[in-house]
Amino acid sequence: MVPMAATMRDVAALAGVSIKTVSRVVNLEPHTRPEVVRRVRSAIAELEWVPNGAARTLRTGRTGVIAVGVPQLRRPYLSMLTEAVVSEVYRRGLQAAVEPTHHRDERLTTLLDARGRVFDGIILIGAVPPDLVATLRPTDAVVLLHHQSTDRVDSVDADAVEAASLVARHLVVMGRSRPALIGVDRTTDGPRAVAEALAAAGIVGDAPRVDHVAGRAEGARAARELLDRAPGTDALLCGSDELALGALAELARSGVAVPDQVAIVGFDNLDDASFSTPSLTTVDPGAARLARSAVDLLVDRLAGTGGDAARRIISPVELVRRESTLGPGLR
Amino acid sequence: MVPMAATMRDVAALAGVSIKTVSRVVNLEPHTRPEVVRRVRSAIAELEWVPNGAARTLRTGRTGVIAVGVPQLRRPYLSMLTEAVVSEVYRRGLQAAVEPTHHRDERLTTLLDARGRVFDGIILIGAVPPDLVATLRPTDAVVLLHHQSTDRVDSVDADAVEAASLVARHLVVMGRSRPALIGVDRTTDGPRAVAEALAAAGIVGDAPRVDHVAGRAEGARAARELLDRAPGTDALLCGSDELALGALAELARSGVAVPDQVAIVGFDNLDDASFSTPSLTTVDPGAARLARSAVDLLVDRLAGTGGDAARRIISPVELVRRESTLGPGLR
DNA sequence: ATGCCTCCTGTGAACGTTAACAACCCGACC
DNA sequence: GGTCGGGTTGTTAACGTTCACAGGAGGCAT
Repeated sequence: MVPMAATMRDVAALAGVSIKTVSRVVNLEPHTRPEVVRRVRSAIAELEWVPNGAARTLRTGRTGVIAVGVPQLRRPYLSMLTEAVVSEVYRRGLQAAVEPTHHRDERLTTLLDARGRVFDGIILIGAVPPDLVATLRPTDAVVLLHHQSTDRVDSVDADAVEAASLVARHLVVMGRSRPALIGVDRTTDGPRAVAEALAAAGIVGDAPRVDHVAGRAEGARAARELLDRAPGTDALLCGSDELALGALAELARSGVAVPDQVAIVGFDNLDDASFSTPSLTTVDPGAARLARSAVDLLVDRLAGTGGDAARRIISPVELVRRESTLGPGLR
Repeated sequence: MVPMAATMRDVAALAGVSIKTVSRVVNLEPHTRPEVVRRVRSAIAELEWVPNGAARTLRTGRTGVIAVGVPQLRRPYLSMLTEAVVSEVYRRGLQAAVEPTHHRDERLTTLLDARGRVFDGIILIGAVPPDLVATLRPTDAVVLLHHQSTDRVDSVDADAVEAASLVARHLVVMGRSRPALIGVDRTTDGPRAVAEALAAAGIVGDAPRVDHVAGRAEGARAARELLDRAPGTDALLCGSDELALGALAELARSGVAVPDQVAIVGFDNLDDASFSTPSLTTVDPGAARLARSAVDLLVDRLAGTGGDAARRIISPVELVRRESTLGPGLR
């Protein structure tokens, strides 16, 4: 069984100092002689003492836990991002508690309410209802990851404008001119950014599109619908790799050649994207970097060094060129 | 900002009772008049009082948190299973803390040491080094999920024997007789179970196999190696859908027809498995059920009603028949 | 009336840590 | 030599809850 846990008092007794001195050593406060520090340290080691988190929390009001709210873990991109966030949190000596919200607002509300009691701060991944965001203040220890710009609270997102531009220019280079869009509304300004980027790249007219979808099945459905509606389509721009992979499967099923007839671009750079046939051209949002930025912002808030205004970090993206967008006849 | 939190004392004052009575009401202890209970309840509601977890933990030694150790979140099956476990934990009014261990034993050790301080119990997903398991006792609040049978501590796993039997019989029905194995050593008795099942189904001789792999890239590599080594192979049995999907991609790339030339069977029933071309025949281990069993066992332990011996739950599996194993010429 | 038992309620002391403050030591300065 | 002052240490009281125990009210039998 777990051995009877040692307490600070035991450590103090063994080191021949007062309990407060132990506390000072543990919390790296100044005003302690090196020799005393050494003695306390070895007493701690000998007794295998570990600070009691509950007592510390009770006294300080801090839990050292950061909650990570994520809509679903089983979406590959979300699990990848969540893992990155959790690692980043641990790297800073804090604990992480992952809470899948399943898109239920009440779960989010509960989560936000629990702030300050169960954990110190929250990182929320994905869209959050505006009325919930409206209840937040810039100084709150809350960071929205992959959320549209807001002045209510700190947020981090990938550079959608740059992503759209990279993709649009790549399409033109690869000789495509009649794209269709699937679920590029991951952020509210996604569709606009894509439209502008396409226009800037010289592709005219409104691209047909299907909004609000997620997952492979929906990607497949959307691909079929778009090809029916706009038979001349020569490229599918998808808001996620999952959609793109679903579309890819559907096209293969219905005998449409990719990329010869239709090119496909995804977003997320999932591990899977390099293992489809053909492999998938996609935008890498840089999950590790996004995670780091989000935790950075939150840690600032916890330290009180975040300033009075909501901050926003736009994280750079990268285009990963693969087989699904090779030019027609260039194979 | 978060309003100044109310304490039990405030509730007691408002309800005109002692602080202890409030405690009794909250913890559903007997010996309180219904009228008093009602008064306390409404006082709690009015002040929006929430019990302070830290204080409660300090006093009771219980945290209400269950840690979930998982090698990696970005493996699709693991994220699916983890999500199932977390949901199950929340359903019981407990909190979950997900810790990705990245296969580092030290992380596991830390996790096990933190038991009883940071959280009440642990569910460890996947293999755990035997020397760590050896330090455990049956009454410890630890449950191993997807771990080989052990008498040291409670464990839960899918029925590997049944899975192997289902797959072997299915192969025979589909007219295959020369299978090769990729990474079927997910449990140590996996290979043996598969060999026996194949023999029982009338498939003779040792099947060539590649062990210890994970992920699509390795699946692809293993497939190539096996087809080189054993050209007559007409079926690939894979220890995971990821391996199977990697193998599938590799075969498509090298022009081997699936299932006409080679059938492929996976394990896990990932969402992805139904979206590959051809769609993947696989074994569904029943993640939700596995999760429920694991949490059941752990909750028993926490309540002290788990008995003195390690318990083991073997969870039933199901074969999901899809395109990747259609009989040759049956298309 | 007294005793005792049952049901309910309150009192005080923990749990292990940190914060505020007091106290001490020792050299330096007037 | 006394006082100041900086650096170092200890004392005491919290933080908010639960547990052990004591006690009061009422009913019933003696």
